[in-house]
Amino acid sequence: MPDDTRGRIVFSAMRLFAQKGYGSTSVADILLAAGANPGSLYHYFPGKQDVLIAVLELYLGGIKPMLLEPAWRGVDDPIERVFALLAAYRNALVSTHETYGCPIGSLALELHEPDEPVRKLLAANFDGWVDAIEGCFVEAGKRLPSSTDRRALAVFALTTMEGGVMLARTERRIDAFDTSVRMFRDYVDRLRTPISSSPRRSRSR
Amino acid sequence: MPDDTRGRIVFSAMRLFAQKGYGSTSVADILLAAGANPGSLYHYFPGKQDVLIAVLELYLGGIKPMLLEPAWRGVDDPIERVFALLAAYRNALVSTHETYGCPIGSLALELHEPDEPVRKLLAANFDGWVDAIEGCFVEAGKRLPSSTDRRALAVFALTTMEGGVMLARTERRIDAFDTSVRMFRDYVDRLRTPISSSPRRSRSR
DNA sequence: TTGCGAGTTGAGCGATCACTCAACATATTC
DNA sequence: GAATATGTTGAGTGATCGCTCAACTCGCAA
Repeated sequence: MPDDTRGRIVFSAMRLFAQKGYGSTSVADILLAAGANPGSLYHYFPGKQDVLIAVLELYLGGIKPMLLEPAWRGVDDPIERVFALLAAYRNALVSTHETYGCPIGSLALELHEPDEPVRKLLAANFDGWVDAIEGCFVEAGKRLPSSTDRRALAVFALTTMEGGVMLARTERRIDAFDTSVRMFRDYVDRLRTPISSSPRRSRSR
Repeated sequence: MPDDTRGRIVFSAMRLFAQKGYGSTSVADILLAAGANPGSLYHYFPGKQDVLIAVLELYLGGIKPMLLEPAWRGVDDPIERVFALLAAYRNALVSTHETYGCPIGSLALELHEPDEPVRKLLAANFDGWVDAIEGCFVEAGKRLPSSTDRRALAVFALTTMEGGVMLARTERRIDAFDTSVRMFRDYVDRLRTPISSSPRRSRSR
């Protein structure tokens, strides 16, 4: 927990938005959790929505240090890193009895007509996620066929994760998440080009 | 629009929940759209949440007549029916400038701590959807390898759709949805012409 | 004609919402 | 020490929320 007021407000809002959603979190909730007064919040932020923007900026900047690095600790293989990240979401789900999913995804579907800056930050968070996974698939090099669109595969990984989180949370069972990831892994396995004895020679289909 | 008061309330609530979400739709909104008074609504329903339950029951009963039958009109091939259903969601997305997605999915992620009857109805709606798609893959018979888990593939189709809808709505572009469906089709295509061995299970946890 | 239940009406309830503001505290600068 | 900038306080604002209820209309059976 940060020791400055502004930091405590954003930190508390981040936790509450992830836990209860944006609409169900009142400004009073944030203030209580942060140990602050209304005046302090409105000294730093024009309104509640600007707190959300600060939270989304915090997530955006935290993708690498707070999401990828912990998930990828001890995992060097680029393709296994993709599944290590998915496993991190799985851990978050099961350790909260399938209630805590991806906070960005929850906010994305909760805000039906989000203002433009909010929508763009949500999209930027998704983009950052896809960028990282695309990097893994690019790094995989010749283990994937050259015809495979690395970015498309990364987008597919994100939709698999978000859809799996949605189902698992609704059913209060991890099964659908595991099933989706298993199918996705099967797909990636089938994409993998067989390693031939002479690496340079291209195989005909 | 139904001509009885109760029907008008549920019908209006269904449209508004899909459009603006549950939390952002006030009882006054529903009453205005339905042309009813508060007393009438509370004559038929104990509270707002019970209107949501009626809406979810309406969706559940409408899966076949209002979702599957229109989407499958003129499509007989069971595998193509899967993609015809996905195409129906695509149409809904593009014809609303990527704002209208799957109402069940939106509600599922909006309600962070839904009461048990609501959660179960959301899960039942997902189950009905998966059942229908599973039926298609079962009907496909030998066109898919016998080792392929039909139900798992159907769950994967749902996560692909829900994840794709989420991304497309957030980015206000259909691209991510199309990409996900294209990847999913590629996977199904690769299943149909099995090159190597049967699908592997992912690593045990 | 009377009584009754089903359905409708809409003013208004208390609670909660995001938000305001004048007063005050503290640190920095001259 | 005075002036200024920066930050804090919390009671209080109007608006909106889900919801209540006594009065009312109307069809129908006794």
